[in-house]
Amino acid sequence: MENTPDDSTVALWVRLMRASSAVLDAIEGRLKAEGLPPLGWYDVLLEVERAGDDGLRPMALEERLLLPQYGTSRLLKRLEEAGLTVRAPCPEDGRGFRVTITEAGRQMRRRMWPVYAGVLQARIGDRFSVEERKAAVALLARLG
Amino acid sequence: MENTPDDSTVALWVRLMRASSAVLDAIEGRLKAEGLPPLGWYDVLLEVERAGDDGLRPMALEERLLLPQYGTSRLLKRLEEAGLTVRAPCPEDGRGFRVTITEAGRQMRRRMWPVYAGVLQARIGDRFSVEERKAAVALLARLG
DNA sequence: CAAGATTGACTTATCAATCTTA
DNA sequence: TAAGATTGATAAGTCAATCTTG
Repeated sequence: MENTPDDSTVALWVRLMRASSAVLDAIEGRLKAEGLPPLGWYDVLLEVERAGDDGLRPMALEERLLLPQYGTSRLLKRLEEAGLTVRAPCPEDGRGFRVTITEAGRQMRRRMWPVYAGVLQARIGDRFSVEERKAAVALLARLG
Repeated sequence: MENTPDDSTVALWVRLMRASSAVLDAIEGRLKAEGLPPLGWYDVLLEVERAGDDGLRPMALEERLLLPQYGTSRLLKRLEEAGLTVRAPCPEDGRGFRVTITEAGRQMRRRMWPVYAGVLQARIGDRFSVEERKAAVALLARLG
């Protein structure tokens, strides 16, 4: 009736949560300490920058960043208020928009990356061999 | 100067985030679908129940659940308003409190557990062998 | 009517300031 | 003065309703 998971199942779940929040907290903490925006902004800036001059539909961001529709809307509003992205009406679909990055947005992403990358290197790159990282990726891929 | 992490480092980070949020979203989604409180309440109820009749100091909860002081304070306020826990003045330290669980709190934890456990079993227990789970735990332990 | 996107109302999270006691 | 805990003000997240166009 209880269908209690095995100890190793619970242990993996606990470790998964602790590991992800430890790295995430480290990243957010360093960004904040440098006076930079939260990590979520980086993800948006990267996707929009990659999309180039044509920009990206908010719907595409929802899919890639796994955000709800309203979350995307409000996140883009903040980025636009900060002058990092712009929204323009969509030529082929009057309901939608195309989001593009500004020069300030590109600069902001470039300032954020070394901080972000530094934490990843310190917390992941320096602590595992390539083989270990690949083994971990293969295991975690089966959870998502 | 860029100190860009290896591809496998970034890949592990991305997988880690996706895996943890996939399982977490599944748990929260099932709890909500059953009309139950969020997972954070379960963690508090479990710790407080384990503490027994003497209860637990809010400070102890902060350490175990890695919550900020104000987070603990507001979380406990909601649990108390829901009748699941109670705060009593602390005999040995006039500044502090002792939090204990109520019978309604015990019942709520028992109702939440099968839902929580079911997701863990389906998403983790059923997808990995014991050896794989132990290997994953060993790897993730080095990130926390 | 359905899809893309936004918004109002409400809840939860965060920071800094505060209160009480050690 | 510092530690345990709370709170006011503000930011961010969430749900449902809405608006506009396909």
